[in-house]
Amino acid sequence: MATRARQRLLDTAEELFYAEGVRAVGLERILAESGAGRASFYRHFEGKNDLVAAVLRRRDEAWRAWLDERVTALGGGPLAVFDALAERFARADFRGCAFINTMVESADPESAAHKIADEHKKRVTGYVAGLLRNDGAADPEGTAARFVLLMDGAIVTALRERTTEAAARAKELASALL
Amino acid sequence: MATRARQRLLDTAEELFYAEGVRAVGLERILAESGAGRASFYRHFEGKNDLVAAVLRRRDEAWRAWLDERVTALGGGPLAVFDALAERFARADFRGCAFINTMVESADPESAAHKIADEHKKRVTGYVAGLLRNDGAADPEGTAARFVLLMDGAIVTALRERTTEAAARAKELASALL
DNA sequence: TGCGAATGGAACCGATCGGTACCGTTTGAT
DNA sequence: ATCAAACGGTACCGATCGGTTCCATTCGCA
Repeated sequence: MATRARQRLLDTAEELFYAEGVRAVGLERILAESGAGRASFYRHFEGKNDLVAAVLRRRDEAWRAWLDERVTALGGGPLAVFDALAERFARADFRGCAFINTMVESADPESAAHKIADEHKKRVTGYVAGLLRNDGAADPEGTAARFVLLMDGAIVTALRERTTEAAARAKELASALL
Repeated sequence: MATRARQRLLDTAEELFYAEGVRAVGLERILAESGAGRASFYRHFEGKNDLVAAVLRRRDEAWRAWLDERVTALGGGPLAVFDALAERFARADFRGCAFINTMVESADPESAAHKIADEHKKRVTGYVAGLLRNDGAADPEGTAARFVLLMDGAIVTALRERTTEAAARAKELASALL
């Protein structure tokens, strides 16, 4: 059995936090929907904040692995990140970027959640810089920062419009940089 | 006296909601910091949701009036919107876009708050389209949509980096569209 | 000055928040 | 079959949530 409750708690929390927001989802909900007992939760996590941090850390890894997998499958060029985003936008459960959402919700920049979200964006920027470097682009770091600005703009726009169009608009803007 | 309590409630709520998030701020806080009594609040508003909607409606008007004022002062061209944003990013109390934040926080697209936020972005897009039309740009509507994507990307990036740089990056990307 | 409208303060409500302690049961390796 | 670790369920706790009601006071206008 090891720690099956921990997995279920993480899975349920990630789904609910992303769908409705961290603050909107109480422990009660997470316990009920995961089927875990209250004591089990506190055996695996120090508290809600710790659960939030664990969910975000896991999602950071999974999201970047997913991005790398899709970018590779879509040709491996830097512009493929926008095609990958378009796939994400098309999903019925798309609710923006969990890390942008976290920075909006947990206003305090010193909170653990905020810092993890910040780290995530830096890692994604580094990944995009690598794609640009492989592509022989000039100033990979500076261009990566612009790519991420376009990615975040596309994500926010897609959240609002509930369409994949924003990905194409951002891709077109990005292609002018190459 | 008329309705001084209403004004104070709106002012206090706007400040606290923007700084810490709607969900993070309870009525208790708003009443204490505005100096209004509980009964006064319910005489002016149906409930918290109604207060949130009133705050957002007022902010929509004020924000677009501010944008128009700054854009005019900064030359009146479409690219001036990014210079205006840079001013906003420099403010110590900058905490992103209240309407993006609202759409992140109030996940339900059918909620009044969500709809007001959606309306706000459409109005801003219309305003930018007008600037582009005055500038003789081709496809003002399509270009305005790209401008707003860049504006939102810059806002989210500025929230993360706590710098005005993102405005310059977005302006540079936008200028390629003209 | 007087009068009615608008006000601030407080007591209270049920519900839910995050968190703690204890219970009996299930589970998987030995 | 045994046994300890991990488990789900329940009863609590104080604090706070949004919301309702009542009352004494303050205020602006006639």
